[in-house]
Amino acid sequence: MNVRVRYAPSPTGLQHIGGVRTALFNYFFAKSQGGRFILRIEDTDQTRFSPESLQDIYDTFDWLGIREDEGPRNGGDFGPYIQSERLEKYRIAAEHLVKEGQAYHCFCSPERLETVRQEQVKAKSSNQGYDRACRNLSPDEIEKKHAQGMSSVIRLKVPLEGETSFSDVVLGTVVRKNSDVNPDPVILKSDGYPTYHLANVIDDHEMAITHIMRAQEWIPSGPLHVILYKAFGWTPPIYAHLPMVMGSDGQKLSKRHGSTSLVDFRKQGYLPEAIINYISLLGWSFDSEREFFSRQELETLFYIEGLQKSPAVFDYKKLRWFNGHYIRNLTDSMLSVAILPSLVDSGLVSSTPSKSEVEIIEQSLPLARERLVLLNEAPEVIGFLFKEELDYETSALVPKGLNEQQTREVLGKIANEIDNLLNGSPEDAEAWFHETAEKEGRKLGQLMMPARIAITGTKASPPLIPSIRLLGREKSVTRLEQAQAKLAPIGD
RNA sequence: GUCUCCUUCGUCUAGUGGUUAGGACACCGGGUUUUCAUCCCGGCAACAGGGGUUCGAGCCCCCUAGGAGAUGCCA
Repeated sequence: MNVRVRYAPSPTGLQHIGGVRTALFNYFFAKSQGGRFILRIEDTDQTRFSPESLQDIYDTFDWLGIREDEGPRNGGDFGPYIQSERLEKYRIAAEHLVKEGQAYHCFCSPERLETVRQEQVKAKSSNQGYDRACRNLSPDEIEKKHAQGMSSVIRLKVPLEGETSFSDVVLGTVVRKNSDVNPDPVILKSDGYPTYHLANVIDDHEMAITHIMRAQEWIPSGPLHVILYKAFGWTPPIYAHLPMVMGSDGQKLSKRHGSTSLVDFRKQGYLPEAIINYISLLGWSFDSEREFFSRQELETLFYIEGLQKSPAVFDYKKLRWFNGHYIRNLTDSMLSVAILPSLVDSGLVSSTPSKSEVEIIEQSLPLARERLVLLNEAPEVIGFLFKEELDYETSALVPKGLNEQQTREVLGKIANEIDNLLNGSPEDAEAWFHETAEKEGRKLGQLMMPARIAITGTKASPPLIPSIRLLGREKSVTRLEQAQAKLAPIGD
C-alpha cells in the first residue's frame, strides 16, 4: 500500500505538545513506510483563525526538522491544501447529500439550540444533542423558509437504527449504535463553511489518505465519519487513535500544567532533539531497553504496533533530563551557537559578539556543558566571565570556621599567588591549594569557597582554577581585591 | 445524564499462559570530586478490586470501581 497520512491542524493557536506528537507520529509512520506526509490546514472556523498560528505551524516544523511532502508551502497533486480554498467542494458535496436525502436543511436558531441544550442538561436527559426538529420538514416548508430569507445549515441525517463500526489499528474494532452517534451534526454552516466532519472526510478521501492517526478524543466522531463516507459511497481509511497526553493530574494536558506550546519550550532552551525524543515516547515505545532516538532513526524505526492504548502523563522532569543529555552530546561549535542567544538576551554578550567574547564562550564550553539542563541557564553558569560587577552578599565570602579577617587573609594569599596559579599547570595550582590548606591547618573549602565567591559570585560554579584562568589575571586580581575590600578592615 | 475509551512501580514503559515482573525518569543512599553538576554503584517502588477459564494467570472471559474523552454553526 502506498501510505499517505496527514497532519491537519487548525490555525487557531500555537502548536502544542499534543498536536506536535500527532504530527510526528504521522510523519514517522509515513517515512518508515516510504509513504507521503501531507500537511493540510483546517481553517474552517473563520472566527478563530489567526495568521500567526499558521506561521507557527511552519516554524514548528522547521525547528523540529520535519518537512511535509505535500502542503500549502510546497504544493502537491491533491491541492489546494488549505480548506478555505476548497469551499466549493464542500458546498457541492453537502448539497449532493441533501438531494440524496442523506442530509437536510435546518433553520433552528442558535438561541433555540441553546435552550434545547440547557433543558436537556437540566432534565439529565439520556439523549443530549440536537433534537432533530428540522429533520422531517416538508419541501414546501423548506422552500417557504428560504423564501423568507431564513438562514440555514445543513445537517447529516444520522441513521436512527443499526450500528456503525470502524477498525482501528490500536483499538481493534470500534462499534457504536447509530442511536448513540451525535444526532445529526451540522456539516455545512450558515456562513457556507463546512464543519470539521464534512471537510475532513471529503479531503481525506480526495487526498487519498490511507491512514488517519489522530488523538483519542476523536473516537466518538469515528462512527460519524464512517457514516459520512458511506453516504458518499466511499471507503473509509484505516484509523489509528493515539492515546491522549495528560497533565500530572490526569486531565488533558493544558497550560495549567506548565508550558505546552513549542515556542515556549524553544524559548526556554529546549533542544528539538530532546523534544522529539521525549515526545515520541509518549504513547509509543520501541522495546524494553532503548530510549534514545534521533529524528532520523525514528524515520525508519517507527512502527505502528508500538502504539499504546492508555493515556500518557507528560513528565517535565524527564524532558529536562533528555535535554541535559542532548546538550552534553552537542559539539563545541553547536553548543556555542545554541547558547549564544541566551547570552545576548541577558545582555552579557553583544549582539554581534566580539572576537574575545567568542573566544571566552568557546573556552567556557567544557565547563558549561555538563552543568546545563536548559540552554537558557548559560547566563547563570558562565555569566561571571562577562560581567563587570559581581553581585553577592559579603557574608557569602566567609566560610564556616573563619572570621572576616581570616577570610581576607586567605583572599590576599590567593591574590598574591595568582601568577603561579595562572602560569603553572592546573595540577600545580590545585596542589598549591592543598598544600596551603594543610600548612595553615585549614580545610580546602575554607580557601576555595571565598575565592569561588570572589571570582564567580556564587557558591555553585564551574571549577575554580579553570574559572580563574578563563577570567584572566587582571579581572581575577581585581575581584579578589574587591572581595577583600568588602570584608572588615584590618584591626577591626 | 448518556455514550465511548482506558487501568503494570509516583511518571514513561517492557511483558503477549510458566519471569526473582525488566528498563528509564523522579526520589533516597553511597562513590569520584575544590562547590554545583557530570559520571559510576546501590536502594525504594507496580500487575485497581472481585469472580471465573486453566495444572498454571499481569497476559483470556465477566463484573465492580476508578480515570479520561465526547456529547458545539470548535477542531
